Amino acid sequence: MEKSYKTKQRAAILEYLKQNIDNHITADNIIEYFKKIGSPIGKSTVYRFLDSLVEENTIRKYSGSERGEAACFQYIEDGHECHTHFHMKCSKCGDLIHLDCHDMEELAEHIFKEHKFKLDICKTILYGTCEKCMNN
Amino acid sequence: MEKSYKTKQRAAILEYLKQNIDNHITADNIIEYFKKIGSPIGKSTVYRFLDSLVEENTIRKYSGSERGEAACFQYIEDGHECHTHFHMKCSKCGDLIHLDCHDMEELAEHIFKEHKFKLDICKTILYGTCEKCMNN
DNA sequence: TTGCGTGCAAAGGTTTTGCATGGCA
DNA sequence: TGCCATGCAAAACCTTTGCACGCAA
Repeated sequence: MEKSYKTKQRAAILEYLKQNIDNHITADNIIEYFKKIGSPIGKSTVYRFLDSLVEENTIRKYSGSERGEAACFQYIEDGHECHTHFHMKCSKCGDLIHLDCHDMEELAEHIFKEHKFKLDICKTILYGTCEKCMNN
Repeated sequence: MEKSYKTKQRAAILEYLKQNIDNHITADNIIEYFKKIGSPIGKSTVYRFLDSLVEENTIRKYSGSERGEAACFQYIEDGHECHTHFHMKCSKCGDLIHLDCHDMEELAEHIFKEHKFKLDICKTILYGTCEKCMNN
């Protein structure tokens, strides 16, 4: 474990991430938020801290699939580390949907046994169209 | 359908993509290749043409999942449009593996019926660790 | 006091865009 | 001839890095 200090910026960023546990937010969201409330935080601070948080498994990172799309981050709830469920992202509205379904675990096992590939469920995002957007 | 001209550059790029049907190549691969063989092609030409090819479903685009990773492109074989199989990418070695498995079609149907989400199999990449890398 | 954290500016990489020129039909 | 395609340079975009200064412990 490496040494690290508690600072105002780090506490604030972590708090923001916790409060947005149901959203997938970008580095820029964080930067803009703190600029708006009058206590701006430097880009590099944000990016570097997010990197550490990903490293120590406090947050999850989703790299964008579209051109130039920024990466998204999400706080990992205690005891809810999403090892057992996938995320589906709607290509149209960008919504992130949690797919809690036992079939998915079976799928991962099937792929491991039959296809010799160890799925990293956290990193994988299923793309498609959500119900709302299908009706539009 | 929009008008379009046949040009040396476009024919050459398409030919290169066809010959690399088993690889996933980047825009830069194309640019470097044509520079190497002595008939360089401008960046913008490459990017713009790749965009059109994706648009008309002649090639498939995989956007990188890692930071700053370039997008990959792949020619779509006739009658082999990968609507029925997923792609798995090894997070360690970067290999792209085609997952031809009927279970996946059932999965897509299951998700559609039970979770009201229309999977876009082409766009989805399953991340994990391949057999080779598991043994290292 | 030590050395990690911060933040600015600059650089990194991929991709896009503006614009004058080139070439297909 | 009309219009799309090309290619250069510049810009846009997200992210990383260098470095001097600030601040936690």
